[in-house]
Amino acid sequence: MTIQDLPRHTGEPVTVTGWIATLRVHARVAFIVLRDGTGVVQGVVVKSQLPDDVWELATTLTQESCIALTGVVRADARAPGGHELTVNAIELIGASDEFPIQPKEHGVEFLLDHRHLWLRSNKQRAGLRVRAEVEQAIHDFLYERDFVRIDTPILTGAIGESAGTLFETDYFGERAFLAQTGQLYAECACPAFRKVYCFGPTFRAEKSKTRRHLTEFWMIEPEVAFADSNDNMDLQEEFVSYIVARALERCRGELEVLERDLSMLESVKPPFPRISYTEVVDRLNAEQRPFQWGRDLGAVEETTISSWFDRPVFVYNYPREAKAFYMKENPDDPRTVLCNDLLAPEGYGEIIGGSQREDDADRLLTRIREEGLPEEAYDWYLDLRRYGTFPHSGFGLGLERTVGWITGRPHIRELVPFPRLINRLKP
RNA sequence: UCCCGCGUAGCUCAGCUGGUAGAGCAGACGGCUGUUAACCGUCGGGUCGCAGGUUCGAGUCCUGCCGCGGGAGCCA
Repeated sequence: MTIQDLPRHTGEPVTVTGWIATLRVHARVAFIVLRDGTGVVQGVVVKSQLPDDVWELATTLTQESCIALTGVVRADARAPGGHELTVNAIELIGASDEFPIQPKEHGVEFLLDHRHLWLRSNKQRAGLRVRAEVEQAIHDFLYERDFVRIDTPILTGAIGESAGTLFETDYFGERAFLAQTGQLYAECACPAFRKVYCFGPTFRAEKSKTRRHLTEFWMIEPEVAFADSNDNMDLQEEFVSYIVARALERCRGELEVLERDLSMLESVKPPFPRISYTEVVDRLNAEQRPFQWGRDLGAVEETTISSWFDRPVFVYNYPREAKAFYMKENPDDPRTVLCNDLLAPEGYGEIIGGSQREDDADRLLTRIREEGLPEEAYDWYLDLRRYGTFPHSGFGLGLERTVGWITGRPHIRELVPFPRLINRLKP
């Protein structure tokens, strides 16, 4: 029997197993709030109605001890959840030492040091459940649209957008790196399956200390053959809208625990505004926020841009110098490339970076050389342009940033079970 | 790497222009028939991040270092 099923068993004797969330022991009555992963229920232990040994055990219980409670289900408006259990037997499964995390405020460092125990807290459970639902929504959306999931390697040679921010490791005497993207491999699977995606952890050795950065984060990277940059943005807005709608549909309770303002999410429906980089620069300058064409947009500019709209916004076609080597040149303005970022509202920043890929072998090679990248490491990637090249586009969506935005949490480290931060590898 | 802020009890914090180290919570003990982070009483609990300096005297002022947080850059 799980706690979520208790309302259907009012008046019946049941046994539930779980962990003690909170505990209040009085002289003749004790209240045990039990959490079993599906919900919480308050057990009421009345001394006068029980054998001495049961009462004796009840008075010695501690927070987070694992127990089995047997009793009769009863509806009671005074109980959290509306139902409670009149206890007639208690089994101690695993006693708990003094639990470090009390039902009160704690500092960030302390909580992260105790992340393995912090996971049991209400808001942490709610956030991680939203994450799990978002992950499921991602798979469902793409599966329904005939995407094939491709698992890409985590151990790689030097590839990706730029070296220098890669975690290095030893691979039988050879230098290897932890993947910072699966995109190049996903591209290779396009001619095999037409629409593919990869979804896995990615690693960036950037020394970023902000609420939007992790050194290990999960990224979903769809890649679609015969899609141009506009098709790419169409897919992105449908995708993000689907994910948000799913969270609103199935995570109401969690979002309530997190005190999320749902009106900020309900407006997330296609179409999203689309504004070109050049238009952004013009508008910034018109608003007396001087900005020189050619520079990459910074965090300040991104916040300004997202304040112009009530939903996520696409900024497309950035200057070539500001973007990665594999992005396709814009035929209408060769200073720029066919790409887009998707900026989340409320300061959560870039949740997607996407582009149409350069499909011309010569131009791609030129770009690799311009960037000073090791040509020989990309031979297989260039092969894709030699053996039946084709127009294609794709993007990467940051899972933790997306879930951070949906849940409205102050830092994305809460939306991954065990965050890896610049100075945190434990637990 | 740079900028700003913070390090005091197990936890969260207060401690004023320098003058004998404090509170709440947690813990132990006692009390209390329905609590919602219960409440009331008693008790134990400290290398004030580390090192140096100024001073009769430093938790407090100065310098350096270490740790943490946020931000910039970079990105999802």
